[in-house]
Amino acid sequence: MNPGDFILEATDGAARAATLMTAHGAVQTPVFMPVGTVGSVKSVDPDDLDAAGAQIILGNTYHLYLRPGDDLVARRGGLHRFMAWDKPILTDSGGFQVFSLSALRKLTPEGVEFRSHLDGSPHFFSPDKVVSIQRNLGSDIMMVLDECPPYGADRDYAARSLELSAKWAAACRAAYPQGSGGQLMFGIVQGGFFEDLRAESAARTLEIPFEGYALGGLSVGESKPEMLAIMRRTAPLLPRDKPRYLMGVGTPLDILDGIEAGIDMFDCVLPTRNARNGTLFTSRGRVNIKRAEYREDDGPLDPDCSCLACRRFSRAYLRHLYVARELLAYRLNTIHNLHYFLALARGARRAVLEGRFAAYKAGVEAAYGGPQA
RNA sequence: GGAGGGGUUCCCGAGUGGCCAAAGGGAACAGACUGUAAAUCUGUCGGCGUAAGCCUUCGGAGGUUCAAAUCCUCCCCCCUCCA
Repeated sequence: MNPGDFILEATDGAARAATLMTAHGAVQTPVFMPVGTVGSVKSVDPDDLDAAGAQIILGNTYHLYLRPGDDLVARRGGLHRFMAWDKPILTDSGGFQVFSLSALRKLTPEGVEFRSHLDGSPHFFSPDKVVSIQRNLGSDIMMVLDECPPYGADRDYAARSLELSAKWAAACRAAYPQGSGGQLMFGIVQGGFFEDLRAESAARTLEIPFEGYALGGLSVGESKPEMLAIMRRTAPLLPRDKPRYLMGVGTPLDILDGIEAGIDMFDCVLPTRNARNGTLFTSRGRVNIKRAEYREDDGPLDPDCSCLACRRFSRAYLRHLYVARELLAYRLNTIHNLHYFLALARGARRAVLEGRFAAYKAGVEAAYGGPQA
């Protein structure tokens, strides 16, 4: 198998189970990808990630370019070697930072002019630049530069933004044509919350040959029904024989809704960030570990979980660690949440392979208070 | 024994006549977090009441005043320095 090969193993409704080949090994989908923005999944190490079952993690172009610098990483032998993670890495292009750091940037047809959030220094990201950075990082999957329009953007804005993203996507591909190396490149569909613009963006993006296609610009503040509607309408427009990636999503229920719609890959900061903020995802639903009710609770966080935190420690102890701001709290909480999200995706894969995805999804929904509106 | 400083709502700590149920911080309690500028942010935090409002509270007891955490008297306790 070669990087970019995508083998569809089973379907259950629109849900799929597949294997994507990369330069650093195979990824079995559906898959959840932990976010490791600056070359580290916050508070855990590569062994923790392995133990949690992580197959592939994210890195970020914008952040690593600013610090420590992609050239420095290249001199260290690339991001995998630098961070001692030898499994696949997907790098986001900085498109999301164009959105989340919007006060510090200016868009032009040629790219994004922005100021570093670290020191205010001016920088410019063109499609070429973003590809060159991701080549230096040596990620297995590069993302094209895109603009993620803010929620509430009007039709006009979304249409112009889509145009910009399509141009940038073509330029990114041109800077790294298919087959020019072992790195894969994914295109990104935008179009805001307008179904016809989503369709147009999909068509424009599909004109360009990518190894995978992503859905961007969701979970930016819209309601659940809005997100689901766009996702359900757009996912089927993406090629069946290529991986489909829903960027930045989501909650356990969002992920299952995505899988049901035919999405293969997900990433989200939710498990890691919420872990550091005391919200844990379990087979029985959310647990806010700082709550007083766990003060003397000797039971495991999640009796159905085999992670380090659940195996060895009580809720009372985890609460104490969190309340006392002990560093161990961040690590254990993160290990647990990643364990949960990764197991969720693995379970979904197994369910698809066995043709019982609907029942699997219903089971999780029951734990999280029923299906989403 | 003498001189000075101080006791404020769970804690620390502002407040020296009305705008004070009393700044700010902490703790506590609850909530948020979706391609990570996040180990972050928000709310509540004397009692009753939906509310207007009423009641209780600034070491204790009295007093002055239309009005006192703030002024006066006495008492209790703590700290610093001198003997």
